[in-house]
Amino acid sequence: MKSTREIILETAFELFLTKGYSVGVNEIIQKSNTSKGAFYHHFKSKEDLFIETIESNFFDSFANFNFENVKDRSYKTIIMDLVDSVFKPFGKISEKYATNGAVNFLSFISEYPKNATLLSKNREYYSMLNNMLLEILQNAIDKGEIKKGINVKSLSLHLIMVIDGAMFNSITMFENMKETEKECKKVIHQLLNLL
Amino acid sequence: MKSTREIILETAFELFLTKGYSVGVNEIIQKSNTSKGAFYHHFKSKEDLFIETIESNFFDSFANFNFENVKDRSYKTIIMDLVDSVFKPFGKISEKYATNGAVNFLSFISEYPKNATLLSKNREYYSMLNNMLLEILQNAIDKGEIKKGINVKSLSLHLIMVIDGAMFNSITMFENMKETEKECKKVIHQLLNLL
DNA sequence: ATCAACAGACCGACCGGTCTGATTAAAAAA
DNA sequence: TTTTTTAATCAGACCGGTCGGTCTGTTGAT
Repeated sequence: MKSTREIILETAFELFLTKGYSVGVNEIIQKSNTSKGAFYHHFKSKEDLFIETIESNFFDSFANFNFENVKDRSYKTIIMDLVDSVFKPFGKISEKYATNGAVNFLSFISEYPKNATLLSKNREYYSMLNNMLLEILQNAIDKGEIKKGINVKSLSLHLIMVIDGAMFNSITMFENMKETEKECKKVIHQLLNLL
Repeated sequence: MKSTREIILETAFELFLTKGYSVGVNEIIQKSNTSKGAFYHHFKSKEDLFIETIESNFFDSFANFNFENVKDRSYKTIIMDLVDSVFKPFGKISEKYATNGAVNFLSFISEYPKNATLLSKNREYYSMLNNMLLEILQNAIDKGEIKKGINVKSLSLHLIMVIDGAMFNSITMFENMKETEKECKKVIHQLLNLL
């Protein structure tokens, strides 16, 4: 059976993802079928809870990324795997809520810049992603999979921009996160075929 | 001399851009050297004011875009002009505040999905941008500037994703909006050269 | 007896918006 | 021209609601 702490954690993640940081503690505890007392027994503050959900659901998502045999596989499949793992955290709730507006990316990510911890974790995350891409791309050039004229740093940035741009526009342009992921992959696929 | 209404409008735009929708009415009137009475005399609500600043500063920015002689000019220069006009609204304040974090894109754009008017205006904006790109790209294909294998719809989406991804990451990856614009253009330039 | 694990009343700060009243400029009336 | 009326423009006290967080008390297991 799930502990109260776990229930709060999961409920909060779902609410933060759909409504942003502005969801009240009252709503969180109500949806968790618990109380203020329980909440503040398990968490120091709402901010603390938010950071914990983001860290465990997003920033730690690369911990499981299989970065072995990069040199053996085609760089295209590796990059597609990487994109997969970026979108993975959304899968947790978009299975249940693959409807329009269910995952409101902007509403919670806009909290990042306001918090020093999240901001630095976020930089770390992008730095990691960037380094992975650089290694994959450089390796592809060394193996002759990509023509030599390409600027690797710019291309890495390019891929990151496409991924983020897709998420960014998930509300306006696409129906849900799943379709967003699909369109994003289509664009990246076409890009890789140009290289 | 500027009217009180204009002063509030400009002050609010700057504050919304840097701190997001969460800036209080009190802060707005304080920085505008005016009062609650004046504020609510000129504006129905804080939300109304927000919508007005966004509409006039962002959504109307394409009104001045020179869409003539599309068929005569190189599609590359037209697209670069289009990118220019997308970044243009930020120029108003980034001249003064070209420092890190001065323009906090996420903090105010995250308000869009919560408001029906802004959401629909935003869709309209992207629809317009998309249609422009489609026309430019199709024309380029017809003239033989782009190889025929390219999926135009996907490419248009691609360009939009890159632009938005750049803005999205302005806080984490770049120093300020000016550098963001520069990096974005570099990436798009490299992309266009692949076509 | 002790302490983790709650429940829920309560508090203070904040924030959007209202209300009353003062000032002033323009329009209308004399 | 002078007086009166009207309406726009503001100042700021105040209100009602929300929200994060605290406090006190209870329960049940060890």
